[in-house]
Amino acid sequence: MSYCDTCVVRNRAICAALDTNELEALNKIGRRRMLEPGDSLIWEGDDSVLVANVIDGVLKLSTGTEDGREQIVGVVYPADFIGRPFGSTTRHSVTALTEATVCVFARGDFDNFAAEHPGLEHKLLQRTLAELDRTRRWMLLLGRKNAEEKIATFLMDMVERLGKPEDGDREVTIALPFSRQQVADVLGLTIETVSRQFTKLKKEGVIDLPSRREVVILNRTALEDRAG
Amino acid sequence: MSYCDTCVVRNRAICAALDTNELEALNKIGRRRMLEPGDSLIWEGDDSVLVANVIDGVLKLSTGTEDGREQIVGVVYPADFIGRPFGSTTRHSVTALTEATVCVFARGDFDNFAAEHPGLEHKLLQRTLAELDRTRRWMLLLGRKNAEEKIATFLMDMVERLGKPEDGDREVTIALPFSRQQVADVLGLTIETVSRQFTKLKKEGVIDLPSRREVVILNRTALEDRAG
DNA sequence: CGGCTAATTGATGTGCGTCAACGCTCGTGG
DNA sequence: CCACGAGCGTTGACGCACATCAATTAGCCG
Repeated sequence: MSYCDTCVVRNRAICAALDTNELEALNKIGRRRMLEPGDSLIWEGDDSVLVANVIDGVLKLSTGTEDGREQIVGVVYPADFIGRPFGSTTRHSVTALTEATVCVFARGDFDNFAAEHPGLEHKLLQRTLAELDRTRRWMLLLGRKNAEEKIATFLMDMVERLGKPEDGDREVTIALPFSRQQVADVLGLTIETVSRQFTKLKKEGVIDLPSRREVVILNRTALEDRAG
Repeated sequence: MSYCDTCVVRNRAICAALDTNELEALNKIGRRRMLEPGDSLIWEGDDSVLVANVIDGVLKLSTGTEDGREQIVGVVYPADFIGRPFGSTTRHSVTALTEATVCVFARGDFDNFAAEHPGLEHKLLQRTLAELDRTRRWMLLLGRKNAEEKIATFLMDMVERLGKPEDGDREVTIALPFSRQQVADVLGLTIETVSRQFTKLKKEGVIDLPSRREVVILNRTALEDRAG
């Protein structure tokens, strides 16, 4: 009996490429780990010793300059893959934003396992290609969009990732996994600018802000218009 | 006798994973194509019908907003891979910056071939992971660095990619494959700001600008200091 | 030499950062 | 149960880095 049998991301994570026997073998080299918000799994510049699948929760990938400026370079959700296989060092930290559960592997073990299971590598390749596409589209936001467009695009992205499919075009409430500072670090802005843009959208009736961590999207079309 | 036998990137591109027979088969489904500066191989939003290896030259990957702002999201060099396998649409244009030669494949053909050659997929995975790392580091530049730091980082990157290894720490001349506008599109700046930063570095004796497309790095340490 | 485009340089404007004060929320302990 | 404090978020006043607009110059090809 393995953890994998009851894993909620069994069919969505890269593990979906494996049959029962292979999964048994993978299970032997992995272990579960719980993280509290703020806990880091990997530090920037570390030797790449761990890789993992996200089972539950949201985590950020981030880098910074020596003088303390930070940029969040990726956000991972359940079924996403974390870490740098086939490489010596990790170029960004991985930190939990919410309570999270991950399925970790020693990188060496995982590399060896992957080398013998092309199906797994194929899934990982697909995931990596999709992530690269997503990351590149975010570059357009960072390089060329103004604060209003950044916030609007960010909120649209949140709806896409956290909204339920049945929501259709109705109003949606999002539970943000980010503090204001973290939103700023995703968008390349300051906390004050983020705050001002939020209240501006609220005054214009596009969103509502019932609490610090909640955003209600009242008018999705208006948001799209502002996303640039 | 196949093209591949004389291919200058034979041992550096993902094809390095293949033996002679396999290469023969790959050669059958690919063909060479020459591009002039400005020629596009793939357009943003197109169905993903082509993938390719770069044999010679430099190409840009770019996206833009509806109102014409552009962001260069990647630059590819000889031996790099272009295009989106295993996916339906392409999210960015691919355009030659210099004269270029590429080895193109119909995406469907390539997908099928790759599925039967795990070694090839492994190379592609490694390349994609490295590119994702590189892209994410560029996000720090776009989101958090000021104009001076952006230009310095850009020039350091150019030295790394275009400089010869034997240069050591001596002064290096770089033949930029970019116009000023394209430099601006890489860095998320305007052409005027790029120009002013270049002349500022020149006045300070860090670089020299013998012609429009050439930059001489006179003081690499000073450049590093400015890269943030 | 003339004409065309790219690049530079200058003058002015503004969006967002910076600095500072204030307010809200929630947890803790008297 | 309320007082208090600590942290996060909001709001305001101000300044600056970079964008914008405009004019000039440099490089390049006939």
